[in-house]
Amino acid sequence: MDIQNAERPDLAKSKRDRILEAAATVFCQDGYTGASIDAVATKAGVSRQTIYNHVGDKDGLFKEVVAALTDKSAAKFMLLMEEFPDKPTDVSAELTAFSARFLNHLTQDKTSRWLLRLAENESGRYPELFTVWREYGSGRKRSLVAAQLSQLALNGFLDLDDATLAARQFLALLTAEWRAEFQLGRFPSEEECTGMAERAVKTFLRAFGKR
Amino acid sequence: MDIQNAERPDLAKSKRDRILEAAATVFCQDGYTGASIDAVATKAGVSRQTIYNHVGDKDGLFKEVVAALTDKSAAKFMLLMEEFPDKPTDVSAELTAFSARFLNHLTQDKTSRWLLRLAENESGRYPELFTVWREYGSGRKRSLVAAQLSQLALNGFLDLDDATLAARQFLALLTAEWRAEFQLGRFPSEEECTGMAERAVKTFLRAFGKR
DNA sequence: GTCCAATTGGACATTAGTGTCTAAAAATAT
DNA sequence: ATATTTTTAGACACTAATGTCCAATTGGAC
Repeated sequence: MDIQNAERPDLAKSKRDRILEAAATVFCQDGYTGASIDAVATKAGVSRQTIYNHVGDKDGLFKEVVAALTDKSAAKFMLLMEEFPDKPTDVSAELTAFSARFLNHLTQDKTSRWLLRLAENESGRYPELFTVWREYGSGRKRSLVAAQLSQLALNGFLDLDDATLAARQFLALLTAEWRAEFQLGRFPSEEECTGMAERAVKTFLRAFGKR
Repeated sequence: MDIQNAERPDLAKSKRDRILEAAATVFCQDGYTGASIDAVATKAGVSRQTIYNHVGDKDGLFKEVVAALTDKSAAKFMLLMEEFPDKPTDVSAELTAFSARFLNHLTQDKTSRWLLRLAENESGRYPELFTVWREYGSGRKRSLVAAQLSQLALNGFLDLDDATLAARQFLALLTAEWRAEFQLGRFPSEEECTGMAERAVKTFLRAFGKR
């Protein structure tokens, strides 16, 4: 199959991608059991048999979807993390701005939301899959944030004793309101993200800011 | 049906309860679509027909389960909230002790965990059901915590400007580690709960404690 | 003991989904 | 143009689930 993709990248990849994309939406909407191959096929505009040709069976389809989403999501977050303020002139303002972008991305990005949902729902069925996701997805996010916070501490902007814990708490504060209010369907607007980021950063800095 | 329950409370209630109990575990394990009436029937030690006699159909069963769980969970939390420290001699220690108990209950209690799972998974299917749950379950929890925090502030132990926000952030800090590490299957021990509570309260008091 | 409601087990029709197979059609390469 | 590979549509067998109907049975109430 790799050979085929290498030789006919455009069309083969396009069809495969359409399948994976459709499968992602269906899996995340209906869960593993509720999702039907037929639904994926029609949504992808592809015959059912083609899906079986590509991924074998439902299990295979599911695993490929999760792998693809994980990669996609991780890549975007890597990029986003580069905007984390290194040597801010105004810690509060710059951290807030970054947090707002971070939160906005987390809540708007379909891939991220889908993965989170899948991870929460299907972890019982595929524990090994989501162990990987956790270490590679949310775990990686946390450790990147931890590294950045350490640097801020080193540069004298924060007062930390455990950067990993601080990162976890930072992320918890940042996503607290979203988890409580928005998770069911609605999306926060950019303004709402900014508001949530402001309140989270304010508390975070009350706890860990240099006084 | 109410008449029946009133006339023969023991047996009718016992059978009904066995059904609801079994249904709760099956729904939470397999989700709405994955759960089968037969599985519920066998787990409850009851004929399938009896279930249909009691609750009509799968939808009815699901709604009754959620209603029952919501009530049960709410009652327990009401009780637990009475242990919140009013006029502590040592804020940090007493708040930590309460938080540890709270977290222990939240993570160990099957009802709570099931409801949380159901809320996260099935909110798309039954939005109205979980709007109620949110206001009556997690929302009520938060507002109770907010009230207690306000009192602590009034008594000069905390420095707050928004008690509701503080309550949300408090709960987010408290559950942060559990959400990240334990959600998939494993349970935190009492010692682990104490540890998580200590770290959460420490940060919370760094942010909001009177200095 | 007799009556009555609840319960049971099993047969049943219906629906929906998975995965396989095949022959025809479409797209692609040579 | 022709050969090869991919894709398609549809038929198919198989499984599992929902919800209904009913006759037989249980178990408590009077």
